[in-house]
Amino acid sequence: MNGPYAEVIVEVKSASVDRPFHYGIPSLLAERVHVGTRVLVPFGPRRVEGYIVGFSDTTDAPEKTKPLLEVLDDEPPLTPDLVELAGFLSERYLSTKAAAVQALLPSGMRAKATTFLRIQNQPEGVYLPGSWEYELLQELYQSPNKTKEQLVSEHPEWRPVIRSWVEEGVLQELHGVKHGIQAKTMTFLSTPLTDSELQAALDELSSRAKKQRELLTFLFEAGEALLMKDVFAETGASSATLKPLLDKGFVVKEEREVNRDPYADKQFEKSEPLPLTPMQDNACRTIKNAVDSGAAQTILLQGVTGSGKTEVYLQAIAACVAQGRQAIMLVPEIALTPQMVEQFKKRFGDEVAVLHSRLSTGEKYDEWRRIRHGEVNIVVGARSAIFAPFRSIGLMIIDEEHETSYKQDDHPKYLAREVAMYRARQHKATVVLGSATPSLETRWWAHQGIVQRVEMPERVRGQKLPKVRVVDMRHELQSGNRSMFSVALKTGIEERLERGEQIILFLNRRGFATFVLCRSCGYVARCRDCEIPLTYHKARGLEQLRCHYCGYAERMPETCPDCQGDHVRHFGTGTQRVEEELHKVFPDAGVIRMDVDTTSGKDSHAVLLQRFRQGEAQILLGTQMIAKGLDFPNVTLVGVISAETSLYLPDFRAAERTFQLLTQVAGRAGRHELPGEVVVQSYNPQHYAIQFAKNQEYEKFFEHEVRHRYSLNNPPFYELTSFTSVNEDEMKALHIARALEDLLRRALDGRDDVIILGTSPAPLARLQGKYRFNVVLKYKKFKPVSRPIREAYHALQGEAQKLGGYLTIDVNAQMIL
DNA sequence: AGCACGCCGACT
DNA sequence: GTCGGCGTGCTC
Repeated sequence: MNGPYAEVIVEVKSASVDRPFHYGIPSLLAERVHVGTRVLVPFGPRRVEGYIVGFSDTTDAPEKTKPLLEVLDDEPPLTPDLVELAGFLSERYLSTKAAAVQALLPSGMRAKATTFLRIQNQPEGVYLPGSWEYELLQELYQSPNKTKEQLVSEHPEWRPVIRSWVEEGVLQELHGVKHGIQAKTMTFLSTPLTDSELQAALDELSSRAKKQRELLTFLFEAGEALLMKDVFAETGASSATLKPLLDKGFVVKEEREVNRDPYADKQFEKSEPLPLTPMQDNACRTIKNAVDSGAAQTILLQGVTGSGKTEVYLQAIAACVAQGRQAIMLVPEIALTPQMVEQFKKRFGDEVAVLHSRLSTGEKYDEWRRIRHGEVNIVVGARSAIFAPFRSIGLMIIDEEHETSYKQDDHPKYLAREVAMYRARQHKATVVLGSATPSLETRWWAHQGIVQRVEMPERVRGQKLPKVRVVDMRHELQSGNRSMFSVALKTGIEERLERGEQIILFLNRRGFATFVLCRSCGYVARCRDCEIPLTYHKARGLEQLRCHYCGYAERMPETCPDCQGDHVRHFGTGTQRVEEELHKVFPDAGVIRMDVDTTSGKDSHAVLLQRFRQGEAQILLGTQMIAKGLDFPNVTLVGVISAETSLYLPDFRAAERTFQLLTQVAGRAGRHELPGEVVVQSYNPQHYAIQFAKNQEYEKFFEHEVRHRYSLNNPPFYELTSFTSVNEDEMKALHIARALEDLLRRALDGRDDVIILGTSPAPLARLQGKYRFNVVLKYKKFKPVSRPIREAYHALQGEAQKLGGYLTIDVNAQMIL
C-alpha cells in the first residue's frame, strides 16, 4: 500500500458511477489492503462492495471522503495483472469497470451488505393495529432475524418509519456482510489423546460402551483427522456414540474448508504421452520454443480434423508446466464434453481444474480458488476460463478458435482471442490458435506474418479425408423425388444399416419445420413481438407455432388468418420432421435426435452421445451441436440434409460459417479404420463455400473469401463495431440511432479509413416487443476512433435511457443482430 | 443502479 | 389539509 487514499471501483452497474471513488484507510485495515482487495464501502446512504484498483496521495474531494468499512477476503481476489486486464476490457469493449471486474471473477463471488434492526427503546407514541408503525413492531418481534433489506423490499412503505426510528434511537442498526458463496466446510473428527491417555480413556469408558471404544480406537489408529461421515460409515457409529466422547474431550470435532470437486467420484486411469508423428512433433516443438523464448507470441496451428491436435496440446502443456509456468486450454462450451475432460484428467490428474457452465456456482467458485491458490497448473474451460487467476502463464491454447462462442454476448463483449493476446503480453506467454478452418482474420494475420503458422495437413492414422458428394436437390425434384432424402443419401443409409455401421445426419435447424405459409395467399405466420417467422412444433399431438427468439407460442391455425383459406401448410425441414421421415423410410433403424429440445436436461447431452457410442442407435440426427469434437469409430456416413440453411443469413460471415460447418461435419466421417463418406444435399451446389468444402480446400476458400472481404471492406480489412438502439417506441429507438449516427459522422468526418453504415433496422428488427435499430461503424484501426466512439456512445446512452430504452455497443462485432 | 429529496393530484 | 406519485441528482 502507498498513499492515504484507496481508489475503489464500486459494484454498481451504472455508467454514471463508472470511475474510482476515494476512501480513507483505517489503520486497522492498512495491513490487509492491496491493489485487487475486495472491500465494503459506504456509498451514499448504502453500503456496497467494491474493488481497490490503486492508491493515491490526493483526492479532489477531501471533504467527502469516508473510510473503508471492511476488507472482504483474506487474499485479494484480483492480482495486479487482473486489475490491469479489467482496465483493458472496459476500455476496449466500452463496458463499465464494475462489469469488467465481474467478468473476471467466478459468478458466485458477490457479497451483500446486510443490516439487522434491534429494538433499543420503546417508541413514544401509541400505534393502532393497522398502522405501519404497529405492523413494523409486530414484524420485528416475530422475525428478529429478518434483515432491513428484506423488510424494506417486502414493505417499501416502512422505509420512512425505520429511518426516523433509527434517528430517534428506537431502533439500532447492526451491520453485517453476507457472502454469496461460502467456502464449503465439512466436519472432521480426530482424537488429541496420546498412547497412554488412550488406554486410560478406554478404561474409563463403561464396559457396555462398545461402539464408543471402537470409534475412539478407529480415530486413534488413523492418526489424522477424518471426515465425520466417513467415520460413521466405517464404524457404524452415529452422533449418539460420538456425543459422550466429545463431552469427555476424547474426540474433537472441527469444521474444515474443503473444495467441492465435481470429479471426486471419478477415477481416471493415468495416460502416457503418445508417440508423435513428425508433423505433430514439429508443431509441438514450435510451441515449446515459443514458450521458452519468453516473448509474447501467437501461433496458428492449422490442422485438419483427425490430425492429432489434442495430443500436441497435451504435450506442449506438459512441457510448459514442467518449466514451472501455467497453462490455459480453451474449448468451445459445446466441445467440453466428458470425453474431452477425461483426456486431460487422465494425463494431468489433480493438476487440472475444469471450468464450464454446467458446474454449480459453488463448484465454479472452488475450482477458481484452486487456481488462485496455486493448487493446479492447468485449466480446461470455456471462454471465461481465459481469466484464470494464474501467477505465471506460459501457454494459452484456444481450440477451434473460429468458433462464435468465443465472443461473450453480454458486457463486456470480449473476444477470448483478444483477451488471450493481451494476457500473453502481460505474462510473456504464447497463444496457440488451433483450427482446421481458422477464422479469416487469424489466417490473414498469419499471411501477414504477424502470427506464426504451423500446418498439420494429414491425419494421424494416415486415413484419407472422406469423399464428399454434393447432391443437387433441384435435380432430385425434377426427376420426381419429392422426399427430403436424395437417392444417394437414401442408398448410402441403407448400405450402412445393412453393414451395421453408423450414420450421422446433420441439420442446421431445430423444430419440426421452419415456417408456416398459406399456399393460397402467401401469408406467413410471424411472432407478434419479433416479426420473425414462427416455427412449427409438434409435441404430444399438439400443433404449435413458436418464436425461436422470444419463446412466444400459439396454436397452429387451421385456416389462414388472412384469406380464411384452408391451405395453410408448414414448410422447410426440422429435426423432428426428419426423424419422423427416417422412421417411415427406415422403420428398423434406431434414431437418436439431438437438438436444443432433447438436450435441455443436465447431462442429457452426454447421455445421448454415450447411447450412440454404445451402438444403441444407428443414426444420430442433430443440429450443429453434433458437428464438433465428436469421434465415433463406427460412423462411416455423414449426411447434410440441406447445406444452405446457414448460407443465406444476413451476415457477411455466412459463407465462412457454411464452409466451416461443412468441413467440420465432413471430418466426423471415417476417422478410424473404416473409410468415410459424406453426402451434402443442396439447392445451390455451385456455391464456392460448398464446392471448396467438398474437397476440404481451406486454402482455396481462404483466397477466394479474402478477396471478397477486401472488396466489401469487411474483416480482416476493417473491424466492425455495432451500436444497437432499443426502445418499445419505434420513433424513439430510431431517433437515438440517427442522433448517434450524426454524432459519429461529425466526429469522424474526413477520415478515409472509417466507414459509417447508417441507421438501419436490425436484422432482428423487433425483439420481445421492442424495436431495434443498428448503426455500424467500420474502421481500420481501433485506437484512433476509440475516443469518438466512446464519446458518442456515452452521450447517447444517457439519452436512450431517458427515453425509456437503451443503447448497446459491440466492439469488434462478430455478428450483427 | 439505488436512494433521497422535492414538487403536484386523490384520499385516510 | 396529507400521502405518495415518480422526475432529478448524487454517491468518495
